[in-house]
Amino acid sequence: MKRNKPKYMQIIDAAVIVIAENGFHQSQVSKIAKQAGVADGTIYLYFHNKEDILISVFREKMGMFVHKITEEIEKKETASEKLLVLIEHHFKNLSENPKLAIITQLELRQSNKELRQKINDVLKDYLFVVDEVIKYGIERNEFTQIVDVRLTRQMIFGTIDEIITNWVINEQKYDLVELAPAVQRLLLNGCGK
Amino acid sequence: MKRNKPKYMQIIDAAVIVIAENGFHQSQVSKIAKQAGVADGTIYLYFHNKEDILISVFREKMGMFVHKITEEIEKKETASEKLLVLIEHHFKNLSENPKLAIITQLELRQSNKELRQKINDVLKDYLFVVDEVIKYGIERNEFTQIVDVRLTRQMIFGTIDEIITNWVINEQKYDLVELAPAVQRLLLNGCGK
Amino acid sequence: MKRNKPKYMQIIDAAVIVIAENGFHQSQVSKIAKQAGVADGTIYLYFHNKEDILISVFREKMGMFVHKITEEIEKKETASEKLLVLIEHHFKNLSENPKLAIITQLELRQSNKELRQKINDVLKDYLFVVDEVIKYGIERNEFTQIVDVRLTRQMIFGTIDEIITNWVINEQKYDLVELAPAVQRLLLNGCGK
Amino acid sequence: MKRNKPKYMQIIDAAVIVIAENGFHQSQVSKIAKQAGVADGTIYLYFHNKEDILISVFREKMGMFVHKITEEIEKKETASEKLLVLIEHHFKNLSENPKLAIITQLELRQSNKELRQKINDVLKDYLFVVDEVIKYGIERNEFTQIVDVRLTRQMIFGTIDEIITNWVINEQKYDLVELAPAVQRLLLNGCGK
DNA sequence: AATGAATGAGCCTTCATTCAT
DNA sequence: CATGAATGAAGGCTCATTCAT
Repeated sequence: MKRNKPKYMQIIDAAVIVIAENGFHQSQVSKIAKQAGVADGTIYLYFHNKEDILISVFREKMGMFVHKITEEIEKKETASEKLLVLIEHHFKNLSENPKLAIITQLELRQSNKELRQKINDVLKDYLFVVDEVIKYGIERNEFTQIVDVRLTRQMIFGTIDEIITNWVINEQKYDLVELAPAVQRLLLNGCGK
Repeated sequence: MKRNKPKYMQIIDAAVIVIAENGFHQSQVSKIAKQAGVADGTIYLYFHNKEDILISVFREKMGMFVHKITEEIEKKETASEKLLVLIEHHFKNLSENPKLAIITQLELRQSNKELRQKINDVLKDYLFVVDEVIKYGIERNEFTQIVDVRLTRQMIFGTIDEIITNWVINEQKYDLVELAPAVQRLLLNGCGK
Repeated sequence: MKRNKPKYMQIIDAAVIVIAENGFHQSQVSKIAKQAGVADGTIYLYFHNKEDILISVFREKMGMFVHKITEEIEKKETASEKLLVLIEHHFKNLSENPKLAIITQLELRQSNKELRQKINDVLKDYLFVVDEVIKYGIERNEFTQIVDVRLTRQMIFGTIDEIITNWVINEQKYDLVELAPAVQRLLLNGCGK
Repeated sequence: MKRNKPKYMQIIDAAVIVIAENGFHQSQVSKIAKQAGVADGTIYLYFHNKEDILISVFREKMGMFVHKITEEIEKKETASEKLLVLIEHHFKNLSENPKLAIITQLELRQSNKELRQKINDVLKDYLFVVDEVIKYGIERNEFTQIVDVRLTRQMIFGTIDEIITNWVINEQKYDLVELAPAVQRLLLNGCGK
């Protein structure tokens, strides 16, 4: 496993394209190899097995994503602003990479228990960032003291995730990023008066 | 296709058990047939194909679910109460049927585009109920006028869905139903002050 | 097995229609039963198995055919005339029953060794008639003494059979019966000078 | 599809043996693979599907056959001699390959419309050779001017085909090749005086 | 005599992975 | 490092036949 050689990312990028275009179950290893311009066997010099390609795709892309978002959030003072930045970046990141969006919202979910477990491990970094924003908001007394952090995180992530999934299913027909402020308002104040 | 004969429900119930225990891709038709106590071929007297079993499981169970929830919601006067009933029933229904929960939250998502399209068609009835509650709340001036119905529905459904999925992944270690009031509060008032 | 009850012929006739329309391998017992207006199980009160339907179709239709042709041939004086009548009737019979032609020329050949053996048994009656004509021609010194009866019969039957098969494959686009005199001439005099 | 690698012919030859011995419908792909000494999956590196094996067997063998016969025919001066060579070679070719004869005369006919269409396409090359001989005979005034080429070809091919089929059915009990001159005589002069 | 729901054996094909070159 | 030909396990579905009613 040599994960820093150029062919590694070459295969990752090929996988993103192939999976987004063909769907998870129609993305044979040979198809990814062809797209990457390598032989089938070469895949196995860089990945343990097919599942490993998938989880690696997610890990690489999500790693970059979490890194960028952490940077941006640190620049903001208030928890509300941090929340807005989080939503905006999540929306923006996937808006700019519709193929990646198809994979994270649709294709990656077509996996079995074990694979999904590994995906969740990767996701933890992101959920940790969400948790930090919530705790920060509570500390600063911007957020209500009575909320449960886990429940709040599930609301925030669940809402963002559902909105993006709907956007993907509707074939990205509308602008996702401009929804961010409304989503922030909903999450902060709810739908009640 | 004879969908009212006893064997139809017999197979549906067998499928719930087998799929929850083995996962969709490890649920061979022969396994479901065996669990149902019928011959492999009999499955095909009641279902078009393997996929049809899965979608039928969802349709039957979701149909009952939407029916019950609609009844309960009508009894309540305020939109807030209706929302609470919705959350409670959703949680209660899947709490009482953990195997069904595994299927709706995990296995059913491991499906291809076409199947997911069919699942969404079934889900529409439920989302319609959510939309009605939101519109009712806006009309009665219980909910803020500035919310977007679709976005609000996505928050409500996304939040509930994410909470249940986490509960399933954590192997149903905690009581889901008792979380309902806190979830209602979060959805109505958000996490802000 | 009650082969003189009305349902027997009802099923035979249904089989002719279904096989001609759907082809041998797409003619399920249930399809034939439906066409005949009886239950699947009823078929087995009149036939031993599916193969038995096929061979019975051929036996019934060929029996009638041989009977008629024998009658007609007896009316003629010379072997040449008998040969012409034979060709004409063979052509006429299948021209008037294109569905039957499809079955005898195409579908019936898609059978395994055992079935084909049984078909050949039925065919023997017809080939016997051909042999009789040839022997009669030799006796009367109309036909050359040097021909081998079996070889001659194979030429006569092979030629007629090939011509009809081509006609069926070409979707019966031309008049078969009017070819009879030319075929008779060919068989009697060959293509040489 | 790599049709010039050794494994291609290895599988073709295995198919001839297996199909001749077991019949087409009892020739499972796994049986052919075993006979060829390759894995089941290897078959599909060289053939599209099971049907493709059958048609390829016919194409390869018939191709060789037509090539050889065309060469031999060209050496002969008269149409009569060409006809004799044609019959002799047809008989000889299948006499020397009784397994191939079983396939061409029996198993290959157990196919559906589409497959038979493909077989006819291959057969066309052969029928073209027959047509050429007939036309040559007419041109040279060896054959009577009044014959119809198509009808004559149907007589020649139908007769040869029927004779071989009978020989196969009778389990190759007699010498086929020595019948050739008598068949030629019959085709040239008919059975009449 | 007639029904038709139920049976269950049987097989083509795909594709992740290996390994000799 | 890279190749790609070869492997072989695994399962959804059909349909002729049966038999309880």
